[in-house]
Amino acid sequence: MNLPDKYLSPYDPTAYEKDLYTMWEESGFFNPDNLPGDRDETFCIIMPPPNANGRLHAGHGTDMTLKDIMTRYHRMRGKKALFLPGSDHAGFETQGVFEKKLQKEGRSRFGMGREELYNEIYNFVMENKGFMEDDVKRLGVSCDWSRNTFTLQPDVVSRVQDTFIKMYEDGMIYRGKRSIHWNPKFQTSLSDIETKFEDRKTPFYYFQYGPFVIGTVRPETKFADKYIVVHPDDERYAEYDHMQEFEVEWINGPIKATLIKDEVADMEKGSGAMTITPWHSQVDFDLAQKYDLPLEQIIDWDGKLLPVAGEFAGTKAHVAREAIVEKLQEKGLVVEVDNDYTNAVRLCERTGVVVEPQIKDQWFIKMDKLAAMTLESLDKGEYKFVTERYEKIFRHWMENPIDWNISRQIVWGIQIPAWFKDGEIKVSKENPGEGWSQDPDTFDTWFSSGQWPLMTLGYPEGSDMEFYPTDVMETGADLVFKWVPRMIMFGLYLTGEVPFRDIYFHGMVLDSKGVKMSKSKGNVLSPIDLAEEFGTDAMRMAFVVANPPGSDMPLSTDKVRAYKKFANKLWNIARFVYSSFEDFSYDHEDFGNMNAEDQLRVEKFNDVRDDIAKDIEQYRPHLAAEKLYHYVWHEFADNVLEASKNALAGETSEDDRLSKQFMLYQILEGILKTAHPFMPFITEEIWKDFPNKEKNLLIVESWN
RNA sequence: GGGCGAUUAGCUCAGUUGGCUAGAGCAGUUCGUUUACACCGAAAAGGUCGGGGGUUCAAGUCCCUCAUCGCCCACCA
Repeated sequence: MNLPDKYLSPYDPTAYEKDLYTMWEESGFFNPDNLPGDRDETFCIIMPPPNANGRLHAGHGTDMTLKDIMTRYHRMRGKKALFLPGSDHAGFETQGVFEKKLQKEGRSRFGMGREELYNEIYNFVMENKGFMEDDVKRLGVSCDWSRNTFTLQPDVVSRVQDTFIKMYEDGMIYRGKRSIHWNPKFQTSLSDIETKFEDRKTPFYYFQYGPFVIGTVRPETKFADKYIVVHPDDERYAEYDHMQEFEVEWINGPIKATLIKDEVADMEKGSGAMTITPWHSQVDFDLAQKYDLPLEQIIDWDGKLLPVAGEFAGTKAHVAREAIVEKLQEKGLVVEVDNDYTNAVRLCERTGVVVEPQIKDQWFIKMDKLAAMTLESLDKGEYKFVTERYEKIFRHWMENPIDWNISRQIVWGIQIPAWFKDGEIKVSKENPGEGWSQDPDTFDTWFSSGQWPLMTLGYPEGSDMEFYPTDVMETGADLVFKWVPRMIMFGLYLTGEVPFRDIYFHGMVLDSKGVKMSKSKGNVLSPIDLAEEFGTDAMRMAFVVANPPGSDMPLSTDKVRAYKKFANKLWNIARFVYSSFEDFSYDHEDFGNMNAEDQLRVEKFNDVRDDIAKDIEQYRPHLAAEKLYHYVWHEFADNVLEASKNALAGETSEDDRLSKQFMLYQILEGILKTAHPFMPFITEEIWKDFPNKEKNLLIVESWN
């Protein structure tokens, strides 16, 4: 063969990558139904649906790369390999993003009809979804676009609603007044795990409340507090009886208060006495349920004080705090103020808004049985965690399940198939008749994404269910509670089988100094920019090397640059080998003959290749990639090629020269195949020129 | 308050079941453009693997302990 001209200049990724991706797409090989040969064994990974509200970030880059490596590997191993893409409507988060956009435009969702708002968000998301999919392609991901799924497409919506109906009929779902986390700014409830705590320095007040001194950080909720709680063993209050009543001078005049003795009171804390506000505190709510106490709302849904607050009514609760304290001060009821107190304030994880506990009717899923099922399955070994320490965290969480609030007061999502009429409830997809109106609430996003493996594979009756259970769930460790347990629960509940066998968590991508990437810090690396500057293959290598499962990984442009050099090294290896193949021919009578030394070189490579295969199969892609790098550069290029130069130049014997040719032929073929899952573009490009008699696209070549 | 993890070259990190003469990138030293590659090569330099103790023929790797840092969970009035 003659050396193709393209090897005369350094490898330029941008010149090849786009065409190569198009070539793969047109080949149809991303679709497992089109793969050549008999493939009995399936391999399936479901893409954790990126939120359709923005571009891909470095975390997605790692995520997609790791999954694509596995998919490409198993495809080359002769499996019916499916990497199934999709995107998530990401309900609350997307609506938040969209509302910010409205705000910038000087608009607001208030005053927009439900349908109008939904449609606007829909268009916004569809546009982003397109960008996002372009990004995924840019990363060389070999997923089957013909199976692309979106969580709000009609058939998914319908099937997700079916699950709700089934669970309702099975008694797994109830509607109940519960203390919920309310986001007053975005007007929706949140589940526990959508909130986070932040330590804030807040004055801690001690007030005189009849004969008691009570402590609080939230005076603004105390207007209607009529119950004092102390610990039954607290000797300071031994003289008082459970349910004893008192006349108390309080914020807006005298009230009648009742003492409750219950173990929830902490004797160590402050005076050991507290008053309760059941409407605006979960603990207090539980206590109120226990003693059947009345519930009274103090703060409205917008965060303003209600008429019970008297002169303070209509004021934002947190704003009124100081004025209330001042009034109490005037009345001589302030005993002490501790200005050094640190309080854990509960915030909305996504928006940072301080959540207000409120009482509201919501839909809940009973978690006890589902959690038990999930743990039992884990005990039986039906699924396992690649990084064991996550199993501990997971277990702990599953052992203490909290009922899951699945209703959200937002428009962007799957509407709950429940209907109300005069206090009656019917659950169905269709309108039950005259006078019924559908619950305006939508499902928590995780209710639908929890069913993602099922929905994408066409549960209940789709033919793709042959891919279920899938092989591995590879995702970010932050989803250990949010997503993973829910998929397992839904899988077990609906099909009796887990949705995946192995759970592989990758860590967060950090910047070069180990700091979390964030837009506000300006340290974000976009995978698309990296791919443009250094090439996708280089970026993929940088995402994988030294990135063991379960720990965070710092990423720098230097690291990506290093693998760009590696790509060029590979390019030049091909240049050298091909240029020594001038007279290479299959028909040569000595084709296939190697001397012992060269035989050994091939065997050494085969060992490395097998080692890499083992690493991929056992979820050590970081070691696999490093071994590949090391072998190609420091063994093949530095030693094997160097040792071949004399012979190839004809300075030894003709036998030796032919032996070297065949040895290089063998090893280069192996290197291209081994490297392909990691660096799909450059390997496929070099493979085009490989002097093989009969060959497929590298993407469907056999691994060994 | 409970749980988990980290501590390895100047910097950022790998090191799978104990077998290591402890590796990679970047930074830095010296030399080299003889046709695969300057997006390069060669040669060196850099580490008592956080401290202390233990198990073992053998410990960066397992156990105990201390120190520092980080993450997660929790109904901290």
